[in-house]
Amino acid sequence: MAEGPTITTIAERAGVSIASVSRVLNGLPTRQETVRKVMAAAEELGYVRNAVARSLKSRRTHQVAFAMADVGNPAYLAMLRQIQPVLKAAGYRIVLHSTDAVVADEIDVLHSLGERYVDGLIMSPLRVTGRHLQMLATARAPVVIIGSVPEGTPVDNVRADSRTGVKLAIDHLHALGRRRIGMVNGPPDTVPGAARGAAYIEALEACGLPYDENLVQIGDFYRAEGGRAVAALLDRVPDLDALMCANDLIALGALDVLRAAGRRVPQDVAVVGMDDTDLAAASWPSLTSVSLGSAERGKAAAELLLDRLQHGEREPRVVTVPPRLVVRASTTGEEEGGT
Amino acid sequence: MAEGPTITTIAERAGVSIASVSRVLNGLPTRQETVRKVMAAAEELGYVRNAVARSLKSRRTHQVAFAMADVGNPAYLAMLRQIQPVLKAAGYRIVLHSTDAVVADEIDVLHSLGERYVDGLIMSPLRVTGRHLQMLATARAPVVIIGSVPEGTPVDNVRADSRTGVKLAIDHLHALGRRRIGMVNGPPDTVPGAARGAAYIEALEACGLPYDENLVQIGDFYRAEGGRAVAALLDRVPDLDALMCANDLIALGALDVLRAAGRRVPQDVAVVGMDDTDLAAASWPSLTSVSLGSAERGKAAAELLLDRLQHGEREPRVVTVPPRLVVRASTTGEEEGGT
DNA sequence: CAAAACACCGTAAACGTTTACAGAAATGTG
DNA sequence: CACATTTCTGTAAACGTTTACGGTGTTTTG
Repeated sequence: MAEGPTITTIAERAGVSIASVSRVLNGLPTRQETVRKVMAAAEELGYVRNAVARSLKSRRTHQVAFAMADVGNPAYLAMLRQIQPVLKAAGYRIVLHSTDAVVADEIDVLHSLGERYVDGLIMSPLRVTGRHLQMLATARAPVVIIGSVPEGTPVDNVRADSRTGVKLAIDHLHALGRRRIGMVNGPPDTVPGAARGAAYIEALEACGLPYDENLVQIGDFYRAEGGRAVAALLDRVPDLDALMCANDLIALGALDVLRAAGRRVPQDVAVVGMDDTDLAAASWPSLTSVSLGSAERGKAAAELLLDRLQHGEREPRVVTVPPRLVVRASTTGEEEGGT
Repeated sequence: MAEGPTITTIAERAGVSIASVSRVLNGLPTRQETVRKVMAAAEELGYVRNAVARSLKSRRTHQVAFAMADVGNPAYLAMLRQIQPVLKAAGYRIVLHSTDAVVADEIDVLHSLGERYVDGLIMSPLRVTGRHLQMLATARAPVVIIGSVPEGTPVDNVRADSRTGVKLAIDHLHALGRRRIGMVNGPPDTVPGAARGAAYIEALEACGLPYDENLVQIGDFYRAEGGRAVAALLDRVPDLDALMCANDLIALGALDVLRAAGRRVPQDVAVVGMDDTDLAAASWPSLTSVSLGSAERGKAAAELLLDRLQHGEREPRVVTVPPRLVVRASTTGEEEGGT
């Protein structure tokens, strides 16, 4: 923790100017003799370049921020897992923010871009409000949003297609002969909540199934509340034979409650989750889940950001990642499904 | 992305010197009139303090690095989840590193402390080598290690007590009447692998059970390989009646394989995991698991680091977090344990 | 051998802050 | 009103780099 060596220390020891030291360290053309002296001095002193000073001068921090709604949510984790190596390979460090989906915190993060401690930001907000859009329009560094943002917002955007995702799931359930398909959703004022709710209605109708608002129950996006929502739904609709859950955590809550109620999964009630997190494979019965490509979205977001950092201004781009239905035992596991 | 306003821009507009601007912005005593002018100018220009310049001058970055072995591992995630709010509340940002447990990467992270882009580091290495110790001794910023480090290493240290943890589990299994208790462990050259392996032998003997090396199978710390290890173990020891797994992922692999082999959990084989991750509660049967207090360790590490950052030099401290056995269905779930 | 060309190097300015110091303005005191 | 205090402000230096520019010293050229 002693005062570290600087370029000046090296210059003195090597008997050259700081400019020469800098040149040697950056590989600019220099006399062999000087290179040798500088390298030797740097080596002996254990010199390491000061990133802060370098950033100040170069106006590049080689840091990128990732603002996730919730450190605990496996979907964001899956994104992070892909973002990390892409950015690392390009020489960027990741600064992590957890906003707990609080709008004020997200605005703070956008505002803090003005501090210029990062070169760019990847953000995945749960809600997109007017203030978000306003901040995005004046952001002081490039931003990539994972999630949907209105046309014309000047940021790169990576979208999931939850509409198609829900349709895949409903079609699957319909094909299995299910006709009373309930939905447990998160708050409708969130982007995913709104999209998934609308998609559910649309998909039902595409199958020729009537939409019955009794079939829909709203909670939050977590396991405990998801379970409570399912309990309420079961009470109201005893002949329920399938459940579309707005994410995997809700689906786990559903499994808990169904098991407690003595309903067999999938024989009595088939369950589909969403996000295809690690939990889906870990649960038992394992969970059929709609993968919205969290991993792919993370990767795409990192690549978009890098591209923008390297090539500067250009049209905002939108990448849509197609969903995929991962079928597991909670819909088709007759042989091994059980109480 | 236009050139942002600086202290100089404000000074010009307000008709004062940059020193006055800085004073106002930092709340140092200033004439009311000046405060007003500066605030107004700052407001109009949308000024935000440049964190890089400030860091350079103050020699404080208000950033802390967290180096986790693997972004995908839920145990590290649990730590992160606790570290995050503690540091955030104290005004620190988190820079995330994923070292994939590669020693060279960990050394790199330690080395990069010399760049002074962070004020401190929390690191959780899987192995601690001589090079680690050497780098730790000369680290250019305070470091807190989560995991065990030899006496005398000049860093704060937060330890789990896996020895007691394993003992809790083995005692539990023994009390349930199990006598052929196998162990599936990770590599013995990792710190956790070594500790857990030794603790297993010790705990068996404390119960008066003979140690049989056939009962131990080594793999890695992941699900697939864990499953393979269990399969091998079952082949070799058909009368196995309990399994101590070195972490939850291995235990999930065990559940997969036991189910496929038609062994009932827990009736035929009881299974205990370790780390008590979210997966343990999600699996079915839910997994009895030894909590090594990942969350508590994360919190303790963050607090140690903050304390050190605020109060400077002092004796290195060691905090040990006691383990806790979380009993679930995989050892005692007769009523609902399944095929 | 003088002049031109070149290779290398050092000085100094800049990045955007904070802060020690001294000078100016305002206030208090006799 | 002269002076001593106090309060406020501006100048300049510093943090550790990068880099434009001009000056040496060496080599090439006619």
